[in-house]
Amino acid sequence: MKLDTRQVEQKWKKFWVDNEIYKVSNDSDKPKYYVLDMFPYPSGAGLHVGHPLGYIASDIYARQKRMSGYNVLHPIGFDSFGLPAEQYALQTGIHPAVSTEQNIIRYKEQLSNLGFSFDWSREVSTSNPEYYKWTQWIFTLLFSHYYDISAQRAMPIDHLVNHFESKGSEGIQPFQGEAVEFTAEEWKQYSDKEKSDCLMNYRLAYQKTGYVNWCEELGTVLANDQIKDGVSERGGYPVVKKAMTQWYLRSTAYAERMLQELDDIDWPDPLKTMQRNWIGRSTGASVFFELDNHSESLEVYTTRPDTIFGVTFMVIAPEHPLVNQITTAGQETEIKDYIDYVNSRSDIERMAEKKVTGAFTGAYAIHPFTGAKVPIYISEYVLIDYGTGAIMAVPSDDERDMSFANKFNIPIIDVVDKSKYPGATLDDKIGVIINSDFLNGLEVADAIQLATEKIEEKGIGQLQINYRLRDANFSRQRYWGEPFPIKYNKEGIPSMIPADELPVTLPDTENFKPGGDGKSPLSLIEDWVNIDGEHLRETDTMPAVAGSSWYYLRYMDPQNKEAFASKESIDYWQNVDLYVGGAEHAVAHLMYARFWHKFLFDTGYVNTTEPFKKLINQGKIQGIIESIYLDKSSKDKKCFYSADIVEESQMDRYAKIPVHIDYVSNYGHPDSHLDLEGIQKFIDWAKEYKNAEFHTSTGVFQGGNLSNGQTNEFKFVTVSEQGKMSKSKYNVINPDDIVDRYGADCFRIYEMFLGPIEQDKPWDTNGIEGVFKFIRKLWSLFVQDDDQVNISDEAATKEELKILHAAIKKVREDSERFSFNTCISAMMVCVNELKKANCNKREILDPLTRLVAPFAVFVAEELWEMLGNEASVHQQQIPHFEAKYLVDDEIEYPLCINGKKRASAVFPANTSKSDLEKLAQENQEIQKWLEGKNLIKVIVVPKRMINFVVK
RNA sequence: GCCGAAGUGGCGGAACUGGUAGACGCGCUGGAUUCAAAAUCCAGUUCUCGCAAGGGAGUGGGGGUUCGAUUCCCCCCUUCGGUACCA
Repeated sequence: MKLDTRQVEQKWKKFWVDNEIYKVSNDSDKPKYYVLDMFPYPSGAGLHVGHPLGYIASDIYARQKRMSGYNVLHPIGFDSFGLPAEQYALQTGIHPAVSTEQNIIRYKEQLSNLGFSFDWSREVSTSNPEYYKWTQWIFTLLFSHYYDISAQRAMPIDHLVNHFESKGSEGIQPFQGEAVEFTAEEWKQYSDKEKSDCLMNYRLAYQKTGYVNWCEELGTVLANDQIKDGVSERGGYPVVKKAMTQWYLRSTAYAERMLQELDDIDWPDPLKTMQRNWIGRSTGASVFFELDNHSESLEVYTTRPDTIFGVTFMVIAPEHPLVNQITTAGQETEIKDYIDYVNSRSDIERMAEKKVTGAFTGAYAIHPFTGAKVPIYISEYVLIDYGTGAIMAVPSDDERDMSFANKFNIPIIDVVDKSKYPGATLDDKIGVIINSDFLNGLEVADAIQLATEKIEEKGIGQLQINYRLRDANFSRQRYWGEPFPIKYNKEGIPSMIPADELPVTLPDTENFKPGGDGKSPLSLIEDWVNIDGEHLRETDTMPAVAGSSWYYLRYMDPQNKEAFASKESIDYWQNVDLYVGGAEHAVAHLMYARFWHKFLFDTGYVNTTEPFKKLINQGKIQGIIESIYLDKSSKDKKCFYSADIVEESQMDRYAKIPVHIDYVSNYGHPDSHLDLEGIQKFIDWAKEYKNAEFHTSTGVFQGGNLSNGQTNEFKFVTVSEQGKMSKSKYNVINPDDIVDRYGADCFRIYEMFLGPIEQDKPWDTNGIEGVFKFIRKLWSLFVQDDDQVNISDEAATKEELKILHAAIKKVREDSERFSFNTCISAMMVCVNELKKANCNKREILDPLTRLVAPFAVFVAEELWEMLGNEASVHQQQIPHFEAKYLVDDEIEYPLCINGKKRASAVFPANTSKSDLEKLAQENQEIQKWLEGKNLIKVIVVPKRMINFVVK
């Protein structure tokens, strides 16, 4: 009986479906355990070998938990709204709903080949109206709540309205910005529009002006990653910042709780650190500076109020609303030119820029303590979204301020004497204050406190806690997303579409082109936009993060029509116990989901404060990108050069053209190259290079002919680099092909065997043979040479039990720390040793089958059947480790001289420390090393090692 | 720029709490079996000096702590992820 993976997989897949092996009930006496994979986006390229890495790990863990007596929820679904489908529609005219549906079908096929224990009856996709009805519903909930600062939680907006009606704004602080004060009487006098505008300062979903990347030529708003080097990736057109009214979510309201409650969750420390830094809490002061010749004042935020006497200039963001008002006539051109320059740059470029740029507005602020006139500049290093979008510059104690002062010849006043602290840098916040009036002589920490007090005393500012976190921009000018459940009346006042009218479904269309002037394609569908002659719909749609911020809750009760999930289901499943996904989601998705979950907690819809209790990051599997050098200067005639004849110093002359890895011989190795057949394939595929020349050290190939050199010697060397596996690099490895050849179990185990789950690693199909051998060897323990199943009922020996239990111990311990690669090593060692011992005993093979079952899910079923069992192995108990089988009578000690191993010796396990020292010293090899040396001391670590320190 | 991570043989990696560096697997070399191949099995495989016995070096680079450092501390280099509209 030979192992036929295809037949085995088919047989058991059917058995699982017929018997609903992986169906999960919300009603169970068992303890619950929720294992979640990050939401896949169903891309047109299909699944490549990198995608399942996390799914395999979580599947193994879910199966082990199930075999340990838990009721395990392990669902999957699709994050099916997104930009790529819309891009594809623009290019091909195929409706995103259609292409998305096809992609999902393909993904499901590919996933089902890998033996995952998903409960498919719980599948969801975010673009399904049954699903996005609830995304919209949560949005209306956000719209109708505000963040009550004193209660530190979300409250219904009606409470606020009632308060305004009876007491006005008294005792109410908006979450951020300057409080507008009004009495109850004034509130009642407000027009509807004024009331709406006022409430916008409080709502958790609100409107304000934001900046988008606008590309005039394409007539559309671009995502950051559609922009390369300041121009559109498609077409290379200029991109500028454009101000538009957009929806925002007040995520900053939850900044403090998101920060504090990080302590309660079991996530990797680096991830928590990234979130802490992203939230970026700082304590400082906001200070108002009077302006010379203007009635307005300029608010800045500083974490170093102690250095206020060192202020020699101010810098405000180029987008700052005051810029237009304060710029003097003489400076207008300079300021305008500079703003044009800044508008063409992305935030990343702005922050990464080392070169100092800026422009003088011509206006001055008045220093609140010295009365000095301080010039006001604009510069890209000040960002409008952070703090107040304005800083007081202290060139003596801030690196960027210092470069700026140097460049623009602005004086520098030293205010912190760091001579007491040699080696202290500007970031260290230590030193003694000088040149600063009442602050002189104080240590920095004390000076910060006193300066803040003085600022408050003078009524020009106050102590303030600030967050780097910004409110989430929630508007997209796209078709393929959730429509907002919002309508506007004739005055332009937004209101919610009532819950019983949800979902607001996406209207069908064949035109996915942008609506003009930054409007979404939806704005062109007039009979949809116009509701009743009185109201117009919001035509922007929500971003992809909307649907993925709460999907884990929908899995708890995916078919519910009355609620996003029933109270009972949420009470039972609560939150996710284990979440597996990539570190690239560290801040964006994981922040949004935490924010939504806390909001749903405040509103009483969930009973936990955090969505994901434990989180594991998975690394990426990288591909090999093969490319060839094209001479950029060869205009009429395309010339390629073999990598071995291209000189390092000449690199600028060449462009790297990616080549499909299937054409490359020895791909991924230093010797990778195209032979003649490979070149022929390449030019058949990339027809524009049909007549190109291919220069090598031995000859030139052109149009099917080779000049100079032998056909069999021809080698056109390619460049191999490790990088993303992607359709555009022609290096995608499809798991289907691997499964077809080696079986799903082999694929699963090989992916885990590649290395630690959290690390990035390159894919190399070559290594898979070792795992294939392991599976066949495991099989051969049950089925011997005569192809007959042959299992013995003899009692196992002490040695065999030791082999088995060493593996059980290692697999169970290492699984708990998600070190699956070492689990597999342990199982390999176990099978190798059992094979050597010719062991085919049931007493060993039965637990061994249950041990490997979560990894080799199909083969284990077949082996379980061979053992004479009926039900699925996946419904059995995981084997227990018994320490008594692993007790050693003797221990082999390394004997070291000065920490370096020089010999080894075996001693009984119960030898005393002093006996060990004596016996080790008598060792012949050690005697040789001690000869003529001074023995200073002997270090004996029982059960570990013995070290002689000599001189 | 800022935040986070990684760097160990030809390759993927192991060494969990400071205690034998290179488990396990790929590849490679030699051998057995075979008409031959596949498959399987056996032996070897960090580099370096040496016929050998046996030395020496060695975990990205430099320094430090320690009897002992891949592991802890400081500085530097390279690569990868994120940087708010890819998901």
